[in-house]
Amino acid sequence: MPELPEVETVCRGLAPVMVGARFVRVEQRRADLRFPFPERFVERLEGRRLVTLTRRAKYLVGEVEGGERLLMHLGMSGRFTVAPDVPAPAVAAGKLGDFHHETGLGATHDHVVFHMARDATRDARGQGATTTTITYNDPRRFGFMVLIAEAEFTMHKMIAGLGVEPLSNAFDAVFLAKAAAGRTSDLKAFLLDQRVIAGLGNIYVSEALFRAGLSPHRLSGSLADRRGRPTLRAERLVIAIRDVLTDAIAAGGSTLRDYAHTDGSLGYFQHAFKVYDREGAPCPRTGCCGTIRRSVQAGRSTYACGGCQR
DNA sequence: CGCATCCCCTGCCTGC
DNA sequence: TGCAGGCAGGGGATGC
Repeated sequence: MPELPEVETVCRGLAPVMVGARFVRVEQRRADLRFPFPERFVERLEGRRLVTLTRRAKYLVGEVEGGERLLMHLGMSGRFTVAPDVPAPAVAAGKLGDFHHETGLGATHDHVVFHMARDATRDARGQGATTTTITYNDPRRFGFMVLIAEAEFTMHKMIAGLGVEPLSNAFDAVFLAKAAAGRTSDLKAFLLDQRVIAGLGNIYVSEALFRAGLSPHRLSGSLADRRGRPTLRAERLVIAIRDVLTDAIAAGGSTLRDYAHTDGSLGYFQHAFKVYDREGAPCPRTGCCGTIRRSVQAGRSTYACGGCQR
């Protein structure tokens, strides 16, 4: 699934077509994804304008006119696709069938469709507003959409416990050391904990640890000295996390299986992976003769070089 | 509190 | 060729 860079890329793809536009029609094609949809989900969106769309951790957060926030998560396989509305005659003529020409995906797992329109937009002949179709496709259905009242948003259980944004100024070595001090968990589990750093996932944790030259199996408490001050490792790790996320966003994220941009194009940061999914490959670090090894931590694959990651 | 384990679900790849 | 098993970017619930 999308980690922070992928969700950020999706957010940047959706914002231009969704922000300021109105939900003209919403299709909710099943009762639940990971969780049941909110009560009257469709009715609470239709007719309302989307005021803002931002990312928090791996969530998309939309501010809906009328005092509610639309919280969306892509799970492992969620994908948004933006396309101009298909003219009714083409559908009626059966020219499209169960297939998206933009993405090559079957429509079987299209669970939600937003039809958006801008009030002031008219086509060349002035015949009504131009609408855009935004389709949410999610084969595994680990994603979800929730509507939360504005006043309750920051206290909501999915938001309240989230840690620091790793690309914000609040994320630095002092913060990291304080959070890690005394912890006995291993470094990988620590970095995956969304209550500490919000947005890292399995790929970018492995990649950041490689860049920092740190073993994923190292004690997370070793990011702090006895007084809770940051060690040099913490300094290196902060830089590595920032850099890998920044590079990945610049590359439009990583495409492994399901992920794509909202226009159907693909991210290409997967070509820049140094360790992730590279078991058995020689370590790419200059001067290191090690080999990339796969291990399992908390039931999930970890990739690291045993030679230069200590 | 922290931590491991299992679960949710579908699709794809591997090996027999 | 078919089929079983393992694995996949997520997080939540549970039990210790």
